[in-house]
Amino acid sequence: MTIRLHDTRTQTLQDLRPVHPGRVGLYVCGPTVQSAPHIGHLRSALVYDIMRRWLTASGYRVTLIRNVTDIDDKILAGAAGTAEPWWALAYRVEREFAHAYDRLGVQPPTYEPRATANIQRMIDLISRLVERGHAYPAADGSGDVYFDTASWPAYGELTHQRLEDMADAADADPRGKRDPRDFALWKGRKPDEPEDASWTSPWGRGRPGWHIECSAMSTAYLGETFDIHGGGRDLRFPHHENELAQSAAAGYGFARIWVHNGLVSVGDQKMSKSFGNSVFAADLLDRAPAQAVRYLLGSAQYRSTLEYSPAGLDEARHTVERIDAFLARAASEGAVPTPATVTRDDVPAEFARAMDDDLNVPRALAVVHERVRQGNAALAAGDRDAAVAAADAVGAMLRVLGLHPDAFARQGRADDAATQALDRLVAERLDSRAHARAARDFTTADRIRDELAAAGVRIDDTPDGARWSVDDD
RNA sequence: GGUGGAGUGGCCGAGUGGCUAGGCAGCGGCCUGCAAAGCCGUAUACACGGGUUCGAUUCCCGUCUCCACCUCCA
Repeated sequence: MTIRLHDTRTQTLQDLRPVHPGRVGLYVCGPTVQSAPHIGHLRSALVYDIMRRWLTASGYRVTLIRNVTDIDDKILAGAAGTAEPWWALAYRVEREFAHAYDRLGVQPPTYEPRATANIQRMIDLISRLVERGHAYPAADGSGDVYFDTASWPAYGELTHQRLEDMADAADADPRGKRDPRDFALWKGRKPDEPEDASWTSPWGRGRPGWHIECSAMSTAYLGETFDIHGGGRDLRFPHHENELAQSAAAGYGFARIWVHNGLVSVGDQKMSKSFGNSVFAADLLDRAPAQAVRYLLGSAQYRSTLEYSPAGLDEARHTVERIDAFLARAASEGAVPTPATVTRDDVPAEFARAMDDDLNVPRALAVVHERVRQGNAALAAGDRDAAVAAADAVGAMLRVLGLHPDAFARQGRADDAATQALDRLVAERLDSRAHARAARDFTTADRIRDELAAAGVRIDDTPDGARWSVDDD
């Protein structure tokens, strides 16, 4: 068993060979909590959730660190001029993210460090870079500290760019920079910024630059050399390039494999605030069951751009219903519930091969569909053993993908007493309908079905009699 | 201008030098009083032009188009 992942730096598939055998350290760039989570944030979180699940199922002890950037220009700007302090804004949005992740079934990371709780680690790292001659305080007395890109010949190695070809960095006022491409490690406090948005440092009061936090936190929790660093494709430059440069310049081995997930597009265009085409997580999750959203976001390989459309969401819902319906039928034929924890030994070899191959979830889903079809055929043929075997495999695969229906308990609907009451009422109607049908009075039978349908109760006739369910929409 | 990536049947989306994933939608059939579900079968592809090859959607060259990053961004 060898799990392979695509590494941005070498532009090749790399075998995963953990620094510490049997353990995997995975760092993921989490969100800047400045505004509501959208579908792109969900996809990113989901990619690493599935990666983590597969690594875990494969026997690794995974430490997943996903940071929260809770101090940043945008957060300060968002709170400026409002009654809400910047830290309240950040925390409010952070909770929105947590809620969206939770609804989607994204497991919490092993730890979720906040930037504001790791300021000293960043100061230590910056000091180390200054000592080593790779960073310098601005000469203009601003209190800024910059990374000296000219001092680091490897700069650009992650994204294969040469310093000369790059446009100038613009993440800070260039006055105090030796070179326009140098980037801020520390930002001196400006007079119009809140006093509580700054910390004391050897360079005066200020706050950390964006890139330094990930270097400080990843190495703090995973060690100076760790296995996998993940994030969205749009973070490759400058964020990850700078992260790599400053970490390597500090003497760290840092991440061995850099993975980047593709973005979500709407109408062939990147979704972004400025285009006004954002699909927010809360809206999405209100529009369709979380399980369907999860399926949709997993239906493209993680490095591919994923095209979002409302029609695609409906499609995902139907697809998921088909899978769930099979499991439900199999259960009534004696299939036992899927254990909450499964391993790679519980899934078909072809599924495992697809997952090992740079997490090819679409190919893995094809195996799921194949087994569902086989299972349905077995049910139709009365082959219980084959049906149960298929259900076991399907259940295990869904667990790995975080798509198992058991993990998505119906919220606010599955009240037992209410269900029983409804069942009694519906059963009475179905009894009348059965009599009508027996008497070949199909007008009456269809009227009853229509009445129930109008109330949101769907009727399906089976060889064993009619079954009812509550329509989702 | 630099860097990375993409153009696959109605839509989404894998993949491969010949045996052409999967889903949804469509069509035909089975089942059903009808429907739904399910099963079986089935049409529609690989941006364009060359080249290599017995054979290319898959390799090579060229062309076109599109996307992302180089500014905050999952």
